[in-house]
Amino acid sequence: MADSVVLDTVDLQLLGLLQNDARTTYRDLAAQVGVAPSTCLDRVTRLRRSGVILGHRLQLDPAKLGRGLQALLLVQVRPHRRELVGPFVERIRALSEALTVFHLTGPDDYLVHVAVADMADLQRLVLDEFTARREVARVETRLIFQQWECGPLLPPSPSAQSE
Amino acid sequence: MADSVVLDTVDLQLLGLLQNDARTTYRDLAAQVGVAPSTCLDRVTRLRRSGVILGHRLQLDPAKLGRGLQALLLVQVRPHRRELVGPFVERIRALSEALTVFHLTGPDDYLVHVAVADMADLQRLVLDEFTARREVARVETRLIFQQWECGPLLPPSPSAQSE
DNA sequence: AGTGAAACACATACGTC
DNA sequence: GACGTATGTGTTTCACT
Repeated sequence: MADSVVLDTVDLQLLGLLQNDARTTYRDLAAQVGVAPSTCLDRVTRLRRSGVILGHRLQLDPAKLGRGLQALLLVQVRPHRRELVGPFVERIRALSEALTVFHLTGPDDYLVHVAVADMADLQRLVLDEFTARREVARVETRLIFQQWECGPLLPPSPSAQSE
Repeated sequence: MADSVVLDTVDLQLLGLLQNDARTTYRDLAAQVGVAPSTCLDRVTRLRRSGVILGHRLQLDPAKLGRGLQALLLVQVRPHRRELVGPFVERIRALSEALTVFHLTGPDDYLVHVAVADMADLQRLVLDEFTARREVARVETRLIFQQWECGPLLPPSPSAQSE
């Protein structure tokens, strides 16, 4: 189920194009890939059903929404036990400031990517939602100067694997 | 230009719905928000032009593409000067394994989110693309157990700001 | 599995309030 | 600024290959 899927050249071209603009029409996709629009629909539907395509997400500008400051919070949760970390993650995910939560190996158990209005807002968030919680042993705050999304995600070069 | 934008309840509802599924039709949006489809089009076009909506991106499952292992790399670039960090970031962005690059405050200059096939692939990536570069002083690798995307991004609760 | 044409739904522009 | 309608365009189905 979590195994990789066999993708041919057409699938890869479609994914590449759709990663640039997920709203490209099947008609345009067809023209660029060299197959019929109905074939594109078939392929994309299959990619969707096989779980390669998880969804179409809107990319927003946090600054335009009044969240001009972003930061990464490195968090130690002690003790690091299921009974504590489950509710911790759910609580953090529910914060309107949280964008992504990572559960990591290494000295910090979680990394939380947040978008806030300003420094005062960040301070409030850290003090009220993180260090105020008993299971949070330590929070390290790193501000984000700038961030870049990288090129289209593609399979490793030695090419595709088993279904 | 990077200032926040005035958003009313309708805009916020539309953004909320579209963040769940960016392909929701204007007809469906209209039904759920309680306005006419043409009004939805107007609103979304405006959100797009004002820069709140940056684009529509496909969300893929890296595991299904043969990239079952993800990691965060904390990188120190020394000396941390424009002439070195510009090309460094461009080189990293061009890697097919890279998903996102952050420029940070704190002891580590960059955080790079990568998706690789397996441990051997990760080791190769770190050795060949990071520590092999002269300007990279240190790389710390943290594996990702699990990751969660958080709820829709919304403006801070005290409500909207100036245009 | 891919195609082309036909049926349908949707996006979009515009006149009206 | 929101609405309803008209129209062209895109999506989706299906019989055929």
